[in-house]
Amino acid sequence: MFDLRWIRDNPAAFDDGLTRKGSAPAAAVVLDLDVRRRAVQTTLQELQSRRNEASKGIGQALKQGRDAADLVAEVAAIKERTPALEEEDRQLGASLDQILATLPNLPAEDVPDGPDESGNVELRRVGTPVALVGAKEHYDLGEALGLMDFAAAAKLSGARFTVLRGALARLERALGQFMLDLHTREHGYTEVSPPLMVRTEALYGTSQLPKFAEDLFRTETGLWLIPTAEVPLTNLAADQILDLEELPLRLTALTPCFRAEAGAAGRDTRGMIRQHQFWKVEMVSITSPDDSQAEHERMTQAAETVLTRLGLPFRTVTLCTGDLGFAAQKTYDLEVWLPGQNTYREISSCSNCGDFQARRMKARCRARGDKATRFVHTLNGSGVAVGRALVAVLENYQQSDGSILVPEVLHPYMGGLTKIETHG
RNA sequence: GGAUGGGUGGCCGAGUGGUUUAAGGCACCGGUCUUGAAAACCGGCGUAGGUGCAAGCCUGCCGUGGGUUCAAAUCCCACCCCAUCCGCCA
Repeated sequence: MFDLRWIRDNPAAFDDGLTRKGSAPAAAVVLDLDVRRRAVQTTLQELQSRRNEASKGIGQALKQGRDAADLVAEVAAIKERTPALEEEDRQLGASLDQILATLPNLPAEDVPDGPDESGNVELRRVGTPVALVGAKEHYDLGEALGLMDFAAAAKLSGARFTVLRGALARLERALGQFMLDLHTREHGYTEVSPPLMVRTEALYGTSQLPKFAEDLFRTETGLWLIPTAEVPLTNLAADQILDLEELPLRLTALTPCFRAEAGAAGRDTRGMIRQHQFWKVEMVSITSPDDSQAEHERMTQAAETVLTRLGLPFRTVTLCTGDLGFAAQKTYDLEVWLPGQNTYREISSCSNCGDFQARRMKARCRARGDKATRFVHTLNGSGVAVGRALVAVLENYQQSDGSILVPEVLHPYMGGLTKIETHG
C-alpha cells in the first residue's frame, strides 16, 4: 500500500519503480482519481459547512420561538445536492483503494534489474556441490527406503501430498526442531505457536489478498489456511503502536503451510518439492524504519546458518526486479544444491517489505516521548523450508547402497540414529 | 448452535437528539516551582482531507454500511467483531 501524498510528490519515481518491477505505470490513473476525488470533497465540504451552520440556526430559532422556515428551506436545497456528491466521493475512494491494493511494492534502489529469475545475481556460494555419479532424486531414494509413499498420499488426498513413515517422518520432525532451536537459542528469535487459520483481514495485511486468493485454501466458515507463518506472525503487529525501544521484534514459528499451487500445473509434479502442504520454519522481524536493511542481512545470515550447520551446499542470490514478490522491496533467495537434480533449488526466501505491509495493517512505532508515529518495517524469511530441507538431506547424504547418513547436528534429534536404511 | 452484554482518541471511560466544540482520568510533551527529581500547578496532546504565505479556518471519522431528522456517538435496520454463560467437543 502506498502513501498517496508520496505519489503526488514523486509520480515519476513511482512509475519508474512499477516499471522496473514489470508492472504498468499507474501514477496517471491514481492521480487523476485523486484530483477528482478531492475536487468532489471540496464541493461537498462547502455544502456541509453551510448545512451545519443553517442547522445550528434552526436550533437557536426554535429555542427562541422564532420562525426558521427559510433556513429549513436552505438545508432542504443543500440536501438535494449532497447525496450524489457523497456517492461520487465513495466511488472514487473505492476505485482508488482497489487500484492501490493491487499494486506491488517498489524495488529497493540496489535491486538489480532483470526480466525474470535469469536476472538474479549470485552473491556467494557456501560448500562444495558433490558430483555424485548416479545420484538419485529424493523420491526414488525415499520410495526405495519404503519410507516415502506418494501412492498412499494420493489415495488420501490426491496429488501434491506425501506420506512419510518411520525414520523419514522423524527426520522431518528433527529438521524442524533443529531449526527452531537454532533461531531461538542463537539468533534471538522468540518462538510462537500461531493459528493456522486466519481471517481475510490478516491476509490483506501481508498482501496475499486481494490479489492472490486463487493460491489459498479457504474453509467453509470463511477462514483461510495460512500459506506461510509470515501471515500470523507479521499480523501480530497489526493495529499496534509499538515502543521504538522494544524493536526489533524477532519471531519464529514452525508451522504447516498450505498452498493451492493453482498456477503451477505441470511444475515439479514428482516428489516433495511442490506440495499443497509442507512444514516451514519462518522468521519474521518487525523493525524501526531505520534498521530494516541491517536486519535483512542478519536474517539472511540466520537462514544460511541452518544450511551451513546441516552441511548442505548452497548459494545466495539477490532477486532481480522481475523475480521479486508482490510485497518485497528486496529479497535474497537461498538455493540448496540437489545432486539428484544436479542443480540449485530455492529453499529459503528472505524479504524486506519496508513499510508496505505495515501500511496495510497499520503497524506503527513511536519513540518514547515522541508525538508522531511511523510505520514499522516488516521482514520475513524462511529459516528454512522443512520439506525441501528433507529433500536436500536425502540427496546430499545418499550413499551408493541407497541408505542416508544423518547430518551430525541432527543426531540428538534422531535419538542417536546416524543412518537411515531400508525398512520394512 | 443457543442466550446475554458490549465495540467511543495511545489506554481507561462519560455521553440516550441541538450549550459535545466527544466530559473526566491515565500516559505523554512543554512550562512554573526545585540543588536535582517527585509532588503540585499552568498549558498542550486523535486521525484523514480541503483551504491559506502564515496564524488559522472548514469537512469527515464514536465497529461497518444503510435509514429517520432541519440536526445522530445518541433513534431505526442489516452486517462484522469481542466477552461471558449454556450446549457440544480434543
